[in-house]
Amino acid sequence: MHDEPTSAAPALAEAAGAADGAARQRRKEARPQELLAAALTLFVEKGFAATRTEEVARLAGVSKGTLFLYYPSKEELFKAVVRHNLTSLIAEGEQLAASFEGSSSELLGLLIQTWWERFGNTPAAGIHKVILAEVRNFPELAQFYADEVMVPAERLFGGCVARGVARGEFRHLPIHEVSLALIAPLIFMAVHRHSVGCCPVQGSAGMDPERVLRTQLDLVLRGLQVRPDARPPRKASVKARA
Amino acid sequence: MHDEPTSAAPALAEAAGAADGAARQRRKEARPQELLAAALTLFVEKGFAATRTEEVARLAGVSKGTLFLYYPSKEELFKAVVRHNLTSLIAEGEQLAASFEGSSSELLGLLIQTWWERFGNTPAAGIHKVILAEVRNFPELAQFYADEVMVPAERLFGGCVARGVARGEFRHLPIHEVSLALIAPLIFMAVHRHSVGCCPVQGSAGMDPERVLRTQLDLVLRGLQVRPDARPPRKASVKARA
DNA sequence: ACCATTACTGACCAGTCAGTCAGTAAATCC
DNA sequence: GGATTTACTGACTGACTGGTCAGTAATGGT
Repeated sequence: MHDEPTSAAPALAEAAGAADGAARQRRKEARPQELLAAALTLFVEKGFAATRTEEVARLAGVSKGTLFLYYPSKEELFKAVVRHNLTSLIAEGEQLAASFEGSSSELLGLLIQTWWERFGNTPAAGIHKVILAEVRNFPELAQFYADEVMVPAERLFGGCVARGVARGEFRHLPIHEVSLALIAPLIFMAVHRHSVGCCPVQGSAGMDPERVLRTQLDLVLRGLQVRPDARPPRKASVKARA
Repeated sequence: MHDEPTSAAPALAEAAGAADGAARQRRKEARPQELLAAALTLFVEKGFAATRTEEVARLAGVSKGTLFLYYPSKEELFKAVVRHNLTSLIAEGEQLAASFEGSSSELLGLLIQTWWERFGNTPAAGIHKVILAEVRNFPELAQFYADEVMVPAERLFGGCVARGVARGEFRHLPIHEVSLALIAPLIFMAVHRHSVGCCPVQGSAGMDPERVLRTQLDLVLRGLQVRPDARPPRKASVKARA
């Protein structure tokens, strides 16, 4: 509650073609996307309650009135942001898993790598932070989050683990719990990246998510495998994007 | 933003001796604690920004004015809650680790179990949620959180891992990353418990933190150990409290 | 019984913010 | 170029809230 938003450059919308502060424009098609982008940025940075609608509008290059023209309330705007960024996130992974041929260890590594590259390392990952923090103020959102994120994610990873067990690669362990043990660090890293990770603190050797995830993958795979000594599972390198 | 606080029974302070709604009372000694307890409850439930000072006061059985008599601002109240609940949390663990004699696997299991019983499974764990969500609005808090929680926790777990490596129990792996891989699920579970975990959603087979942590411990220990096949490390049972 | 002290109260204030709407001007049509 | 439509604006409002302070009453002393 002290400083100005660090990110808020003149306007996100500028890049999308809005002329600099000059004349008023009519761009019915582009507004919703731009408003969602601005809202995402600010909600992730400040949280739902602390974000001012007028600031969202300004960042999107429109007036406050316009915001309420496209979204009937701040709450609906928030839900739209969540929907837009999270829905149909998992489908991709499902597809990846369904068509994969190699070992289940490699598949798990690939899933984690892909998840991180395509989502964890993306601004949208900050939504997890906001949802975790404010879901109790939006009970409806809880169901949405469960349906669209947790359950599919668990099915995805769970299916992968089950595949490994069926193929004799992995030990028999409770699928549900293994899935969560796999997912937890992913989400933690994503959330951390948008909270403490943003505040430069001294004395703490900041964390490198990719390295942590790689280590975690190494550990867990070795823990899962029936014959862990066979060959330390190929360390799929988790690369940063830009 | 829809429903009344679910927890708010008449007043937390009642249990501490305040007579029911009746006459005004003078209890200078007890107020700060009661206010902190009320604030913890509401901050964890609603987040910092969405919690109303008057509600905190009411839950503590005093008027709004009294709150500001003991804490100069909402922000200071929040910091007091954090300090009161997190400071000197780690010391205990350090002590436990220092005096432990058994194998490092057992030590890690014991640490995780203790952490969960004494903190993760406690209302205070909800503070993590609030800090993660609002640290960017309180830069000072980031330093505090790093100093008091992350760094010591990492030193604690890191030391434990290093001990295992030194004794030849564990493989050589980057200590820092292993520590984080150990800590991440703990924090995730604690946070989840106070957000999505509170909202009864259907279709999702809610998670049992103790079982997840046990599974995670099993996996990671096996992944850490030099000779994992020797004997699946004794599954220290993580018990629920009350 | 009276006073002095002070923990406590709650009406109040100044500031803030989600949401509104009468009006403006950009596009489109003729 | 004038008329019509409508995307857009921003001053405004009503509700709310962090924080204050003059006043009240519980307590302890004499």
